Amino acid sequence: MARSNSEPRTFVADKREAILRAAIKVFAGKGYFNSKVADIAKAAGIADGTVYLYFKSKDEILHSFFDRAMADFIAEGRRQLAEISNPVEKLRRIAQLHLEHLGADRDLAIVFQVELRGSTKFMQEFSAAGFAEYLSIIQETIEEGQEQGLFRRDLKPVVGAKILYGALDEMVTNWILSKKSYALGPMADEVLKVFFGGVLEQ
Amino acid sequence: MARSNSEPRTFVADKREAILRAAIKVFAGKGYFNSKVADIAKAAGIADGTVYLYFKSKDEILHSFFDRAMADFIAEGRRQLAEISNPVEKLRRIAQLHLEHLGADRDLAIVFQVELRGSTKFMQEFSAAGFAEYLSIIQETIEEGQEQGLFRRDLKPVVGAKILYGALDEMVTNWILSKKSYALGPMADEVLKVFFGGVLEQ
Amino acid sequence: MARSNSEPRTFVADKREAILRAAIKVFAGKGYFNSKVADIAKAAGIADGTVYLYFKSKDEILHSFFDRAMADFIAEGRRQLAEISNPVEKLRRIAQLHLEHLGADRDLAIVFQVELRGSTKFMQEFSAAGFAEYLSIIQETIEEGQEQGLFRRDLKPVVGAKILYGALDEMVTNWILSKKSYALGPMADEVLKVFFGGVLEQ
Amino acid sequence: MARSNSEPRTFVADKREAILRAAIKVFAGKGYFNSKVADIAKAAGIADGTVYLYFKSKDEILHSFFDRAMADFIAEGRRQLAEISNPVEKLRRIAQLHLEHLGADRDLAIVFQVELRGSTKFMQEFSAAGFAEYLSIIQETIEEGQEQGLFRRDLKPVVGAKILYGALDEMVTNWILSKKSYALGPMADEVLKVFFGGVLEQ
DNA sequence: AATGAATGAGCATTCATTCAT
DNA sequence: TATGAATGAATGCTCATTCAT
Repeated sequence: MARSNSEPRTFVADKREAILRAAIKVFAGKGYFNSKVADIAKAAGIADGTVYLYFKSKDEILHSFFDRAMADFIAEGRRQLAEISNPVEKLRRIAQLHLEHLGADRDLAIVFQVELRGSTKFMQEFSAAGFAEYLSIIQETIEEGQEQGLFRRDLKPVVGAKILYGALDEMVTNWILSKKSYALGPMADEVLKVFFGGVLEQ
Repeated sequence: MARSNSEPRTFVADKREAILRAAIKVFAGKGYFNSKVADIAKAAGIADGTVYLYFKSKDEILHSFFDRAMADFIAEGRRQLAEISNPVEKLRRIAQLHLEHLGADRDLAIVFQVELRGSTKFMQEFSAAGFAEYLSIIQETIEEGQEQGLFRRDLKPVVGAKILYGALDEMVTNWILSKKSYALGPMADEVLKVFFGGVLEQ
Repeated sequence: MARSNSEPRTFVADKREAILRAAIKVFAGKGYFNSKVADIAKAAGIADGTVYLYFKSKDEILHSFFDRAMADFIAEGRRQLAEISNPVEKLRRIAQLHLEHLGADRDLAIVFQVELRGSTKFMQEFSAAGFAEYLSIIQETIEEGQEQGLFRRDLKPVVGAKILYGALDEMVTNWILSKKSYALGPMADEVLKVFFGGVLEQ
Repeated sequence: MARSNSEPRTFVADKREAILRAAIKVFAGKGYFNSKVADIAKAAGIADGTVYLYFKSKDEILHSFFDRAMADFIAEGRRQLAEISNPVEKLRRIAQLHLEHLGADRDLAIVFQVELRGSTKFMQEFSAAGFAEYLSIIQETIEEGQEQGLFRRDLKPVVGAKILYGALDEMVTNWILSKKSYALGPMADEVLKVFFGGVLEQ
């Protein structure tokens, strides 16, 4: 009984969420600069002006989206990593999460891979914010592995982190651009096969 | 006789070149969408309207730039690879060329890493054009290595190519965004150390 | 009985009054066109929508304010003039009232001098309403003085009224714009010194 | 021959002028805030965007108009005053110029009397700029008259200047708002009759 | 070929007003 | 009465592109 009453309230509170979702869809479809605020409003089923009750500007929508998505992703990552002790398995988990997460939402992936890179300005803020933290997590896991004698020591953890991230990132970008439809998650093992063992025949 | 005919052509080519160079500088500085055609014209030292004598639209400037840059890069790559037979050394050469080339021209690197990704539309055309060819070259070199028993066979060459490309690409992106100034070229060996041998301790 | 009926009315009148007062403060501070209804509501301590329970539109607030302020002023003026018989003293009283009244409330003065002139449309309505009556009072007093042989007859009373009003009005405008803080009321005598005796040495 | 060639050029150079004239007409008709830039452009016979080739903003149009009109008026005033030595005649010239000038161009008068007062902000800049200079000229002439023993000395020249200016200003405002059509210039003598001799019967 | 003034479609944002609660 | 979230029309300004010279 109480629920049937609280639902509309919840729905209203989720208007911000609805705008965010609509914006991602629109941005993914036409690109940030080609998307009009009116497009977002229409996609969200609200009036143009209403967007500005929840966001200060079109720009802020993109930022808010990124901030939240990144924070969520990192929180979820940390949660899952806490249950794993082996650095090798940790990296595996990271790679899987990365690809499964983006592979599960094409629009989100497009915005992450494509739109968020549309400006150096954004990328620098982006870098300063959650992205740097993500790279740190990978880097620390590599350090851990080195300390445990699992990973070779003649490699700077920062560089290793960038390599792994770059490889995963490229998987996502290719997946987005690909005309063929395939599952992104399973690519994690392929990437790790190389990252862990290299391509050279022993 | 031939000269009197080729001179204007050369002259024309130079102005086109000047516009292209100016555009890259401007795009790198402010982003494609935030750059005005007037900015490019001013940077090139010509009138606004003159831009349209050499390019059909602002968009075409970006495309032309990419087409030429990519074609040049691939031509140079093929030239250098032709002199190498060992697939391992070929990949090394590719990695070095990739990083040295972009590391030598920050503006060019910024446009490649940042601006060319500002829209799915462009990335798809981008992908269709020279980029696919670049990936192919890497892929073929890996196949070659597999055939020669140098590279492990339980890895799809396409995937290997993406991994290597992704790792290099991330090196460039990080270099661009980094506040510190360092040489990009030497990172090639770091990337290959992992790509060839993996991070696991033997 | 009468009370239970008049109380809500009083309450209502108070809120209307509060909105009016808030509006004057806001209009005086930022100008009519730059003031938002939301500003007024906030200054009055009520919700935006509530404004529309008391006023039909933003425009009507300004009109209402003027109508009431002018009516009050004229009523007070007539009351005081009724006690005076000498036209010279009457004009003195008018000048004093004019300057003391506006000099006592800077916000009111600003709205009167500045905002009420922001549109020909308003000024014409303004003119049609209380302003014409105010000028009439001055004019009639001058006529009275002429009939009593106190004022020269080679002057049209209408013109005289405009001159006196214009002089007083300019005192107010200058006082508003002045960075220095001084009392406006005492300027009445200065104005009358000239109005009555002229500037020429006898 | 040369003329038929230079005329279009002159016409082009006068586009700024045309916009200014169109703007005054539009502002006078609907008020500054109610006038759209598109209205001005249409009235000037040009495209909307062209306005911005000559003026930085809608606001700048109003400012430019005032600056130029005031500067012109003051220059003309000084020129004419230079030929007069008697302070009494100087003031007469000022009053005549004031009323004749505004009386000759109703749109200009409306913008001066009505629109330029629509904001305290503008009036303060206005005051700081040409208006203060205009008042100064009147004030100095009164001082001159006092030194020559023509004007009574128990009157501050600043106050006298404001009174005269206020009276003239009110003549203009009334003329604008009047439904009857009459010449404004001749009112100068009426104003001066009072300003010089006062309204009291000797 | 080159110019740069002119164009006018396009768009983010504001804000007076409404209305469901 | 009161609220304040929602509306959506309105508009100043930008800028890619054109074109007369």
